[in-house]
Amino acid sequence: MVFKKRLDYGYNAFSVSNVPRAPRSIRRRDRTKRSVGDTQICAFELLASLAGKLLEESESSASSNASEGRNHVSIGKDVVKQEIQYDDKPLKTECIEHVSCGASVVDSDGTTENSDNLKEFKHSENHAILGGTLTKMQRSYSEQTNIDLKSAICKHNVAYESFTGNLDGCSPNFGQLCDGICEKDIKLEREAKGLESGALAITNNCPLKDPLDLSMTFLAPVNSHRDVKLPSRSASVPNASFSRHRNDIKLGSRDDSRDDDDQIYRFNKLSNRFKASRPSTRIEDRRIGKLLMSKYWKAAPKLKDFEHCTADGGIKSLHRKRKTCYNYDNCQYDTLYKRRKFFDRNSMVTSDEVIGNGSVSNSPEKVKNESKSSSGAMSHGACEMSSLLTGHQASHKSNDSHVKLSIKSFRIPELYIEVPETATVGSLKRTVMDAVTALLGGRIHVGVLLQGKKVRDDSRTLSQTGISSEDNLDALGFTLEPGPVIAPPPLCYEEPPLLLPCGAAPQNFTSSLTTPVLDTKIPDATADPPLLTNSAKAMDSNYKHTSSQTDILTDQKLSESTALVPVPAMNVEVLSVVPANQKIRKSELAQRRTRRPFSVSEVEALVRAVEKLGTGRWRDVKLRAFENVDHRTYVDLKDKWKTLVHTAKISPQQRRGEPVPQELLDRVMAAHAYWSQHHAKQGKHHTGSWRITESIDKEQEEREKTCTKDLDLFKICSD
DNA sequence: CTTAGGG
DNA sequence: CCCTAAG
Repeated sequence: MVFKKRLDYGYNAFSVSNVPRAPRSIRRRDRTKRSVGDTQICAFELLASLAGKLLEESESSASSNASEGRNHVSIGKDVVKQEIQYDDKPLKTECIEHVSCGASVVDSDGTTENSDNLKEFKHSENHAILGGTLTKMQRSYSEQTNIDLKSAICKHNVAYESFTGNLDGCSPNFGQLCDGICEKDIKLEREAKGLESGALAITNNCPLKDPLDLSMTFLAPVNSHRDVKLPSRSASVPNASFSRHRNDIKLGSRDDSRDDDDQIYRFNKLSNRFKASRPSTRIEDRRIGKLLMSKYWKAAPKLKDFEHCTADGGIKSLHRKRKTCYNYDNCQYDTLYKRRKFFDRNSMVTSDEVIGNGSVSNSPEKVKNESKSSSGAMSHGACEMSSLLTGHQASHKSNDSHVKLSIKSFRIPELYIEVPETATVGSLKRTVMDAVTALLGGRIHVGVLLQGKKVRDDSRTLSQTGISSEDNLDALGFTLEPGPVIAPPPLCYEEPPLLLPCGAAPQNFTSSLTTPVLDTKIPDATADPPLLTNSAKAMDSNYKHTSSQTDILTDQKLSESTALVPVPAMNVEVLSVVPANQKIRKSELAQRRTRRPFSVSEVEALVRAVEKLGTGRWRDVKLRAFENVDHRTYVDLKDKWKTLVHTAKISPQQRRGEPVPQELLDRVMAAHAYWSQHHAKQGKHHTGSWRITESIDKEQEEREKTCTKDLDLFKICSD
């Protein structure tokens, strides 16, 4: 719901002439949307970048050029360290935090306890799955991987912050800022990439002098491509708290697939989780959406939510109103919200871009390495991943055998998206991004699945776990798991299905999926409805949607493998377009209500009711005069009365719309004056003091008799 | 959920 | 009309 709304009102709204909208509302929407978008984007990007890295790395030897476009972010320990230093400062810290996780893991200095993280981890649901093949890799490779992962993480974070500006393009200032700041960094990265295909770009080089710098640095990488913003939320120290992050998101579960773009665009119903977490199922009610969102955020652990704040803060400085948030729940939410708005307004986030950057596109075939590290990087889970990696290394070092993992794609659990028909493609994209971001934005954990079972013991080595053996590689799967917050544990178990694809037919998966991904990297804008459908189906198969109000796709089901295959290069736009239509229509309703000017008869009914009941009992007014008119809420009536009073006060020349008989306006004024004085509105019917109306009442009655038909709609009480 | 108000 | 803070 939320998404829909937002989408609708995004800047797109402006373009949409059909739906009349109040500027204000539009603005609001924008805000909202944006907020969502930002987050989502981040998440999305995160995944994409992750995947991309993996691919790149794997390919690195093969093709360096291909990777150019991609963002490689390498985050060194340095980064982490700095982060620590700056912990005090929320804004700066955010980015760092994620990084830190990665770093800690990699470094193994490790103050961070992977075990803890891991434990939490298991609780988390699997929303996203990383499919990958596991292969033995050389040690050097593995090392690189780690680095990459880290870097990736950093990127994400960075991207997150900078992202908004860039994507939008709308907010030149912001973007410029970011760009300017990051340019150097970016260049470095690019160069690095160029040099080495798979090579890691080292951002570490960037000296971080102060927190601000850090943030900037991070941003830089992202900016170059404007890829994705990552919402950084992770806390510097991984905690159990993490587990609770953002499950609340409305996103339904979706799968994903490799292609960021393509898959992302699938629409699904609300995920089961969602329902579980939220009793209220009605999508119809926007409020629900709000609630969800709010809850979602609130639910998020308060530990280190600065990210949002941070992001904001970072941006904030740049932007006008942004407040700094230091706090958790409310702050987070608030900030996030605002921030989103901001983004929405200023920037159109093109999912494509994001996708392109993020998506793993490079070498489908080549890919082959460490998925873990990458996965770790992706999420907070990075820590986890790293831990695994570490263990693995230890076990294998002696043998010199490394496990090579390639994650071809990430499956994103069902996402529920609603967009009005009138929504623009851009808004759709944003919406998707938001959804994805929401999904991933929170603390993400990486789950390792072996033969469909989660490997929860992080302390075990790969060999001990059986991951090292080629036999098991097929059964190896990775999942990106959102924080357990809302999602109940059971959900986790649902994940397996998603995983299966990876594990079941890694090879096929890889080949089919990978390729598509590559292709898709940058969406052309060509739309392929079929694809969308497929994707949707795929998603469905993965998740059972308990609630599917608007989901059309729900019915469709495809085997994951199938889904994967069809996915070929799809353009985000395309996907978005198709699904959008279907859903949008349905969702359309969700948008702002269509304007329904009050007819004279309605006004009269209203006036009459108010005359009797006063102005403080709108509910009664509604019941009395509009009980059967569902589109008129008591709030509407109240608002209408407000406007009537205003209208009555202004000159006829200034009035617009269907003219209201002066007689009615007079009554409005009389009633208004009367009830204003009789503060004791409570209602009873007028007594002697209510003289003004007496005559009117009679008239009214007469009218009622004559106009009953007209007023049929309204339940007009004759009492 | 209703009210009351601001947007 | 929307959105929100307050009962």
